[in-house]
Amino acid sequence: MAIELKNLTKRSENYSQWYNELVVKADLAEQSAVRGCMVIKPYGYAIWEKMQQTLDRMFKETGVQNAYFPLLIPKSFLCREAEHVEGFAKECAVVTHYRLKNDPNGTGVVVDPEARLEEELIIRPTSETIIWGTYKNWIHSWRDLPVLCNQWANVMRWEMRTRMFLRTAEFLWQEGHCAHATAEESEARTVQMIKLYAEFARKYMAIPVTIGVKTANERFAGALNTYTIEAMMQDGKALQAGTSHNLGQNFAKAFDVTFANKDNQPEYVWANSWGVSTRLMGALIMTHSDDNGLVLPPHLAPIQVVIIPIYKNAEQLAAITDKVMPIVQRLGELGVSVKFDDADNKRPGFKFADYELKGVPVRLVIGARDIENGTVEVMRRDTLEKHSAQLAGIADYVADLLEEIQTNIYNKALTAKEAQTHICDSYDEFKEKIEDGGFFLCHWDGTTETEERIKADTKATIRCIPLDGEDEPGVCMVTGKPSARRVIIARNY
RNA sequence: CGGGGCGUAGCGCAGUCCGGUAGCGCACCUGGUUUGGGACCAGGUGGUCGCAGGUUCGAAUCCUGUCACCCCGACCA
Repeated sequence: MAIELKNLTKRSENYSQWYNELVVKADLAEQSAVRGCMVIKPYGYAIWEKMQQTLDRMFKETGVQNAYFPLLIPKSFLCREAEHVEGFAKECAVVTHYRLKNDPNGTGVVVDPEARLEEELIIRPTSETIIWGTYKNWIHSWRDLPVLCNQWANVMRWEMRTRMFLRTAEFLWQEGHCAHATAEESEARTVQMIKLYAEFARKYMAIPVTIGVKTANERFAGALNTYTIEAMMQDGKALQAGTSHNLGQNFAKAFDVTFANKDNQPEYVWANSWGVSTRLMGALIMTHSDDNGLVLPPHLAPIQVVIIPIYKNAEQLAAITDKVMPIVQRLGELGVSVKFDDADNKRPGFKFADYELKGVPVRLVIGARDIENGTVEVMRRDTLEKHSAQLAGIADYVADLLEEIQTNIYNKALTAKEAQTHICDSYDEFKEKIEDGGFFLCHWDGTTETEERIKADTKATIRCIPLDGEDEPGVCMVTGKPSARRVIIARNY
């Protein structure tokens, strides 16, 4: 069914169609011919590249280096850690053969039954097992520690239901895998990385997030503890935007990764892993966009400023271009990416709408009138406000404006998140209000049974136990049993 | 894997009930006029109707099977 972006109101029941439509129309991605997979188009990938570059820089500042490990994981590796395989077994793509042959009964090719692999290979759903199988050879002494590696890669999880960027069968991510000599060091690294993700989300993506700990139920398969950053989308649903897992010695034991300590005694290493994925693109889209399209935070926008000339003939365009070139140059000096769109096969109105759809933060328009007056029209995407500004010094003005927009869209998202965050002590009230979405700060007795009851009753789950939450004794809203502090409960993507 | 929907031109759809050899809008091409919020006029290109069988003189349409995709669940970052 055709869905016009403008006919869909955010937070309506058509929110998911609105989202899908926006992803396609803004030229970010499209459905692939392969089930559940997605083609990321150049404009969408440019945003991902900006994220990668920023994260890479932040990782390296903490001593992490990039590395690469194989796509295919021997089945026996995946099975070594019991909980891990339990968690991922149901969604693995498996390589069973290594050759095709001509179909003896007709045209085309068939899998050669004689080319069956002795041991099947799993297309990585995550790389813990292949990496710990490798680290075993890297780590022998306390002098080899810590090992701090990150990998940018694709992974595959055969999900039953997919949604572009948020849950695709194949997705791109980074996964960090660290080995430490002590439990304390590993825990410190686990927390350090979730805080790094939170900083990235807030500062660059302009997305307010809550840092917290996952309950046992929601924990990563094979981890002792999982930290998360939880974001809130405009429809009030939660989105897990990044995770950091303290793996304890589980993987070291499963893969026999030991080191000789200073007393020459063998010890298992302490592990953690952490990752963010192209799901962040989904978070970015669903947090800021409006019915005119994408709204990109200036810090991640591939094009930060677009300049559109209005002209009737070649002489007018030449006059405008003369004025524009110094602006482009100055913006370049200020580190601002700018596009001067003087293409004459599209009319200005079309360009306005198109760059709004693509979320370009600032638009400058210059026409004959402006040349006369020494002015330029400035439009900011976050508020859609237009005003006239002096041509002189416009580049520096725009550079400042970009920072203002960055701050503004963060504050807007923060206000929206706070407005949809509720303190709730009554289960009846909760069951009623959860229908409208939002985060609920509630007391919980700490048991999996209660958590599952909430999920069965309302489809909402405990998103996390906030790290910065205050100790506040109370009683569980479901069972009345004592609780030490509030947790966040919400429906999620 | 359950429940619902859908498959017809690059995209969005009508036609299916009631069988007669395929149409509309957008896009695209050509020419002209336009250009400060998604231009207009005229002409034109493009589809063996998801696939495989069956019924029929004749199938987009009826029957059987099958495969995709979308939405709602279960699963999950």
